[in-house]
Order: sequence, then C-alpha cells, then structure tokens
Amino acid sequence: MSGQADSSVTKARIESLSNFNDQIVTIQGWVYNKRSSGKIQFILVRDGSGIAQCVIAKNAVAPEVFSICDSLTQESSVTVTGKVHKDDRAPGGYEIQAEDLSAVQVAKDYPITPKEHGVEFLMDHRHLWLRSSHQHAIIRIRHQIIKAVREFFDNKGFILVDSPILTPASVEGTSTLFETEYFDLGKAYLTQSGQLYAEASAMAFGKVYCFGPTFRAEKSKTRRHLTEFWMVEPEVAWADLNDDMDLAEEFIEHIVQTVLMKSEPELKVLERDLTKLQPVKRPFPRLHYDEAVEILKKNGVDFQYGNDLGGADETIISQQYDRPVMVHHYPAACKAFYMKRDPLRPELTLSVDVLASEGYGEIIGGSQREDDYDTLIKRLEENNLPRQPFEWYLDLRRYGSVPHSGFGLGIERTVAWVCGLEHVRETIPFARMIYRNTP
RNA sequence: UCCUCGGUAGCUCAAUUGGCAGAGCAAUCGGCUGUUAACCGAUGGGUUGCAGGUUCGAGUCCUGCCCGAGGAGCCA
Repeated sequence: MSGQADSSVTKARIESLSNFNDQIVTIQGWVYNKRSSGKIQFILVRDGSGIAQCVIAKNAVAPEVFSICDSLTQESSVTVTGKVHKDDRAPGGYEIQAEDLSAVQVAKDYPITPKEHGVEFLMDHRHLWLRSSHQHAIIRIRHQIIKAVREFFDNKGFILVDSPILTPASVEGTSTLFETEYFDLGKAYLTQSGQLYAEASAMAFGKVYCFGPTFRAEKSKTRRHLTEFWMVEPEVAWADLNDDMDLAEEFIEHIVQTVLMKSEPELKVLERDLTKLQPVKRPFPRLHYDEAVEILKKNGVDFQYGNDLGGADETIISQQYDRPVMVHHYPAACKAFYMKRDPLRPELTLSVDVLASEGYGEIIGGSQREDDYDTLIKRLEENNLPRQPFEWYLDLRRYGSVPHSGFGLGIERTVAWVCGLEHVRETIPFARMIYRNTP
C-alpha cells in the first residue's frame, strides 16, 4: 500500500544508516532540499541526527508516490522506506533507494531558503533557523560543553546544589536586576549570580557547583552580551586563589579537549580552525594585574593603572598567547565587595579573570572570598549595601568560617569561543537581548 | 544611555546629477534517470520602514519618529 509506511520495517536514525547497509529501513524526517530530473528525484531528508539523500526513481515506486515526491517542498515532513545503499555520490556516503514515501504534512512557503539571509530575518525566525545545519552544529556543541561541565565536577566529588533564581536582593546593587512582584513580600529579583548561595552550599558540602540561568538588566548591546545567559559556578571550601586558578585551568582544558574529541563533525561544519583549540592545555599563563598593565603599555595603550581591563585591552593580552590566560589580583576598586584582599597589598583583590584566546575575552571571573566577619561588614558599609539582607551571608562567617574560593563560567561565551562565532546570540537556542525577547 | 551605520519584491541586494523601481534566489508552470546551494525555459510578485515637507517630478533632498546592526560603558 503506497503512501503508508509499513510498521513492520525497522526504523532507523540517519546517523546510524551505515549499520543498515542493504537493509530496508524507514526514516522519519523533514525535507532539507530537493533536486529533480524528471524521472528521478533526489530528496535530502534530515531527522535531527543527520541528513540522508533519498533517491526516488520513477520506475521503482508507485506512480502516486512519485507524484507525492513531486509536490514536496522544503521542510515538509515525510516518512521514507527503502533500501540503504552505500554510494560515494551521496552526501554522507549512504543513500536510501526509496520504495515508499508518505508526506505527513506539506509545508507551504518555508521562509528560510538555502541562500543568504540577514541577522534580523534569521533571529525573527529563530524557531525555524534552529533546523539549519550550522545552528544544529552549534547547539550540539553547546550540549557537549554542558555535558563536559557536569562530568568534570561530578567526577571530582562536587555536589550540584543549585541557587535560587528568584532572590530578595541583589548581589551587587539593584540597578541591573529584573524586578517582579512577589505576593505580599514586596519585590523579588531574578538572580544575577548564584554565588552567595553557592558559598552557603560549600560550607555545607565542601565542594559544590550551581548551574542555571542568570539575568542582567544591563543595557549592553554588544556581541558578548545576553540579558539571560547560563552560568556554572563552582565554590570550594578550604581553597585559596591558587587552588581556584588550578581548578579553572583544568576545567577549561577538560571542556575544550572533550569537544575536540567528541564534536569533530560539528566543528567541521563550522569550519573551526582546530589548531586554535588544540593548544588549550595546562598550564595556562598567569599574569599579575601589574604584568598585564605592563603588556598594555608595551603595546602602546594609554592605560590608567587601577582601571578595569576593557574589551580592547583583553584582546591585546589574550593575543599574546596560544591558550587562555589568567589575569589575577585586580584592583579592589573595580571588583565586588565579597572578594578577599591581598594581605600584602590591600588595594588588590585575590581575584582572577580567565580570558579566552583569539580575543574572545572574559569567560571566567572568580576570586577567593572574604571570610572574616568584621572585614566583610566593613566592605558592606564601604559599598553602601544594607546589612539586613546579608545577615544570612554573614552567618557563614559567624559559624565556622574558612578560606574559600570559586568562579563563574559563562556558557554562551564559552560556546562562542569554542565554535569560533562572531556573536553569542547563536549559542543559545532562544536569545534574550536588550532589543529582542521573541520568538 | 551615548556614538556610527542601515531599512527597496518572501530573501539577498542594485537603481548614475532628483527623471519609466530592476536582478539573482525563492514561489508557480513546463523540460530533463545520478543530482550535490543541480541545470534549462516561461510566469506572477512593490504602500521603497512610518508621518510630514521641498519640487513639474522624490527610493534619491530636508525634518521628526519607528525598527535593526556594530561599538562604548558594565559584565559572564
């Protein structure tokens, strides 16, 4: 019976077609592209795992099946049954010599054609753009990176302890927070960092990480910013700044080397230069802030000592090396209140930023945390922060305070770097930016 | 928030000094039994972002607004 897939036939995913050579299988997917020559048609079908060329010869199928194929359009959903055949002319090396095909739904005027499109158009059709092979590769690498992140911490005895997303107050002031009404309790805010809660969790479990979405209401409009992004934040009790840097470089090495090992086809689709990723191995260069400033001055930058590094400054520094570089001991003036000061030079913090190579900029920000009760109170006052919302945080210093450190890694910036992309908007399925919250 | 650039067919773009708004792709129809972003022929397709203004005449010049892109600041 034509037009209906035979339910007794083996269903196959396209990625595993090579296991079914010379066997009859059924694949279910969407028309990616079609080429027709009158009495023979080549239909490229994608099913999420790959793309397979289906060959429909007029003398090999029922006339009504051939006519259905004639009417197929891009992204129509189809079920195809046929023999898997090894053929070098087929993309991927295997094709399906169709015996039967049914159209589940014929798409009308699919907007994204296999031609060039502008950013605005593609972002407006993000829900469809995700079907294209380039976007497919990026999201699959994102998946692999997130897997590598969890694997790394899980294998090192870290416990996943997630921080809340709705919070009563800010970590660093309320100007950059999304605000919402919270029943009778007044305002609540979307978290801009899970860190303070991760510190509490670390005092309970020793080594923890939290991993979730983070929100910044900053009106940033650059290729490195989203208003909603994902961040993984490890926090470790009994760890100082050096321990923190050791952890960060081993972590990034693991992420990059895992992607190199497991995502080769996707990196190929993206035409990523692998020689830029292969050197990402320990040890990473470690630059004291003072040394970073020296490098900038040698490169002719008119840099004011004590300032934070700007995007252009980070690019200059990262281009000195073939792997990420760790800049530590930033001035306190440009860092958060909870960072511990260098006892020998109290104007500097025990902090570290990891700058990705090739000018991709900051992907990690971390520090040793202030663990002394009295000092922390002083920091709150210096920053004009109210004490009451931080009482629970101060408790961590009242009851068994220990040296502890941690950092946050931005997933989207990491994906952009690993994939070699121009902009972070393609590294998350549905980007939220200052001028876009749809689709 | 500030600076710079842009908005013309479904998409990507062109249109000389202010003088008939066009091409490629997509769509539709026809042809082709090994195509690789297939190819060949034909057809349809426009409130030139919006609102005013100047002019015999505005896609083009002027004013205001809307939308988008890149960057700065801030950050992951």
